[in-house]
Amino acid sequence: MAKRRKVGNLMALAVLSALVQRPMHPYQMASVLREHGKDQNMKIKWGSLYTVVQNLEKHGLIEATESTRQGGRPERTVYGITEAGRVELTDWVRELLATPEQEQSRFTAALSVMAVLSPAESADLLAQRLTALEKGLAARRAALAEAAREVPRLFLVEEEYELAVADAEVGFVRGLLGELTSGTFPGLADWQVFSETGVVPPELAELMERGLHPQQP
Amino acid sequence: MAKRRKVGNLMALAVLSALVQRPMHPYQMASVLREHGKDQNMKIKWGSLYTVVQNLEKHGLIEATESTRQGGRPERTVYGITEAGRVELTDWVRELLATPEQEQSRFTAALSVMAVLSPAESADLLAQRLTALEKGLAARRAALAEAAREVPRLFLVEEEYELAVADAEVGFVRGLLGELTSGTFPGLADWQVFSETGVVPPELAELMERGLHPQQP
DNA sequence: ATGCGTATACTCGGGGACGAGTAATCAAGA
DNA sequence: TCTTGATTACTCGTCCCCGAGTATACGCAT
Repeated sequence: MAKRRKVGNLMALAVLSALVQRPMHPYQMASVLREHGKDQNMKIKWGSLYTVVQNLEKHGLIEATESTRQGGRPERTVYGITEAGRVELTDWVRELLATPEQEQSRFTAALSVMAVLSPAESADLLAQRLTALEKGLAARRAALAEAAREVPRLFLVEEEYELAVADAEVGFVRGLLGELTSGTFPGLADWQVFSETGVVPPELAELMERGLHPQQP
Repeated sequence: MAKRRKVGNLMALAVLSALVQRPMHPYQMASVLREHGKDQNMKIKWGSLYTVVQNLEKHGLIEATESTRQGGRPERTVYGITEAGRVELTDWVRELLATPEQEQSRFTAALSVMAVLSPAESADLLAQRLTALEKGLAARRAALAEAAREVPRLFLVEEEYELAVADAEVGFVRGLLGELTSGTFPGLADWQVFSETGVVPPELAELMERGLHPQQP
């Protein structure tokens, strides 16, 4: 598992999720991501963006749909997501949601594009993650307790930290999963409708346009 | 702040901390790190190790002390840390401890080499981190609450996750700091002695040799 | 003694990440 | 109207990461 992706950079995930909404040219992607507050969690590196877009195209996950040039500006190529790209996106999110990893930024990324899956599947994957997480946590706790009998705290402090963070993740996932399965998660109905029919609820449609996460000055 | 290091890879930090104990050749460093359980937190990439060692040497943070060849084996170059290397190590740890960053693996790395600083300085730096952490957390919480009035939970879930993790970090740092300042941290006296005189307490010395963190089979 | 697996000890080359640079457009103030 | 600064929209080159490959030595079983 943890299949190697054709394009491994997490920015590729963000790009794919942006292109699901509508075709864009690279700079536009960056603006959209910035508006969605993605620049907080995942710094936008300009150099990487264009490399990533290029690689996504090379692997057929996105394709150039038109290439307009206005004025003396450099030409702008608009990219759209392909069917293969959609498959890659959902498959990737599934993996990131279900399997815990050391880098927590991968889970953050997964959560930020969870909407491309159905609520039911998300809940299912989160349950898998929770199980794996709990198992791993128990094992690490046991190993730490074992080591603590010989090794002074000073040299185990980093493992304690990781366990504390892992514990918080377990708590978060459990809470989120609870809300999803009990149906108390706000907006669950809209999400459900969207995932079945692709219809964006009206009050959301207008948000999409002007961007979530207004800039704080 | 967050000065750019000559060698930015976190493995460089691990290498420096290994060489503080005694000079080694690269493969030995990897073994030592593996024995210390560093391979759990920070995967050892073979390719990187040699690049990192090379770069450290280039920048004068370590230096080749001898180069033995036995049998038909490829020649092994033994490296020792330089004075500049020591300075870089402590300075780097200071920065990593005091300033919170998005990548939690950096703090893990910092904690794992915290022993190169004195307990008092560590406590001081942790206090700085705590302050920064709390300030940032409050700001992010406020921003989230603000955004939640317009944007559905579904698109804020990743920020909730990050806040949960950040909260756990605050708790951990506060706890650790408490133990350090109140003097209840086990082994504090030994650590104090070591940082003042460089003397390793006898029961530790023998641990050093055969490696902390026994392998679990 | 001979093969085979495993540990030791690296090397190398492709590819990706990313900062700094570039260059045109546009709005607004002096 | 001229300049200045911000915004748009990239390009380029360097540095660095890292997986896969290589090659020898050693122990152990047959």
